[in-house]
Amino acid sequence: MKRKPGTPPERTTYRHGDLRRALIDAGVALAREGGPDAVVLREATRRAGVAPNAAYRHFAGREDLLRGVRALALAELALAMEAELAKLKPSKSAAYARACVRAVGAGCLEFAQDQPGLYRAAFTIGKAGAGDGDPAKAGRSGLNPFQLLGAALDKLVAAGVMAPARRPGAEYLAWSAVHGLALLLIEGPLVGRMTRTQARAMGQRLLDMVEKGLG
Amino acid sequence: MKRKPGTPPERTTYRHGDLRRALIDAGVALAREGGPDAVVLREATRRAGVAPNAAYRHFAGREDLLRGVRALALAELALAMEAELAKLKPSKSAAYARACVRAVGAGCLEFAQDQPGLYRAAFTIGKAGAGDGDPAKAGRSGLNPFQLLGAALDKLVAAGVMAPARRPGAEYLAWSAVHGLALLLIEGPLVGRMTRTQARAMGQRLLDMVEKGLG
DNA sequence: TGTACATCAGTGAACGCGCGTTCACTGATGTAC
DNA sequence: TGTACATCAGTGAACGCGCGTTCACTGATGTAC
Repeated sequence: MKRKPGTPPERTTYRHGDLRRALIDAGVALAREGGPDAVVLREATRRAGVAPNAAYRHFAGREDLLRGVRALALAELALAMEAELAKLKPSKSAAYARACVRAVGAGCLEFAQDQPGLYRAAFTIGKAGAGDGDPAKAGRSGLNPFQLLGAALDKLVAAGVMAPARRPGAEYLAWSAVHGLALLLIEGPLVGRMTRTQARAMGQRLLDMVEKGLG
Repeated sequence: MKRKPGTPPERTTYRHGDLRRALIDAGVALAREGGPDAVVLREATRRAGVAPNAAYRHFAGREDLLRGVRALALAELALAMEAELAKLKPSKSAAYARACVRAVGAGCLEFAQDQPGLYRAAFTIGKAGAGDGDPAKAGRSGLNPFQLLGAALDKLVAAGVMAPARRPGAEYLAWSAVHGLALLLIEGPLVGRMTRTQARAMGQRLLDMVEKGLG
């Protein structure tokens, strides 16, 4: 890309190097520790070793920083899902299609339990969410968590497991079940009342229900 | 109960009448308006027309007030479920058992959409929740929302629709699906993107999935 | 290559805010005689 | 029935806190000549 004279060059670093990224990283750390409410501008700048108002060079305000944190959290969730998918041997079989849906769900549940604060931050109510196509939300495949689920469901249809007529909106059904269990485990009545093994078994039962109920 | 001399009588009212209840009511109003984070001690006392520290005569602190608000929110949810159940004509049939499960789920979804802030407050992470048997959480039947779901599932088993072996823990599966959709609709990617009618249709599809998946 | 200059990332200090909570108090109420 | 008294619900003032955000600034950097 040729730079026009008069147009200032895009700088990626200045004194700090990459403060924007450092602040988001600090915000992610805060979210890990205490969920979305813990993502606090002043503390993020403190951790980045910078004056509080320096954040305003890179973010419109606290809400904007939180948006950045959310995008990164979603990207991490996508990676967790992709890690589960990578364990499978691809094929055109119905079994593989089913396994993909399960992998997406299981990846989500694992992530939620490994990083409850970050998971909650990812799905907290936000007035202005990043656009759906925002690559910052995506994993290695370039798909965000919701799109990964969609792609898995598409495979279900392609393999003839799911009637095409039932496909539209099906991600919301599967998502509801998985997201609901995730929250039940990390901030609901089940918190601390199940071992990881029990939680995994419950997850499998839930995925059984989804698989049976969607087909 | 005979009162021993020297033991002061239990008073239910004093100057204010019933400040404890007034503060919880104010807290519920705050939760309706802005969810659990909006339940703030000082504002509750302000609305009750009382000095900020007066709250400490009735609550150990903010968290304690929030606990009271949560209990009332759960009781309201139970009432919403009972209202749906009351529309049905009881019988021993499998159809009635299925309808009960659906009614509990539909009642939950309606309540969540009517009172999103209160619904969120009811299920927010709380270090010290009220005991499961706390009657303050219950509806007219004396059952809390979770118990209402359990009772509906018991009917499913009694009617022979669900194998007894699958009963244990089944409330978590159904609950996950319904709770997940509720949050998707009120604070997730679906917020504001569906009319009430569309949301109801989605709810019915979700309940189809649960019914089919659980059986 | 050297110098003057414009840019703009980060500074330092301060603002107003509302919060939860603690203190010593006051005065209406119910109780005991 | 009347009076002295103890109780304890609500008062008034204050505390320290951390927050988000704004202001005028400074000084290292990259750029133009």
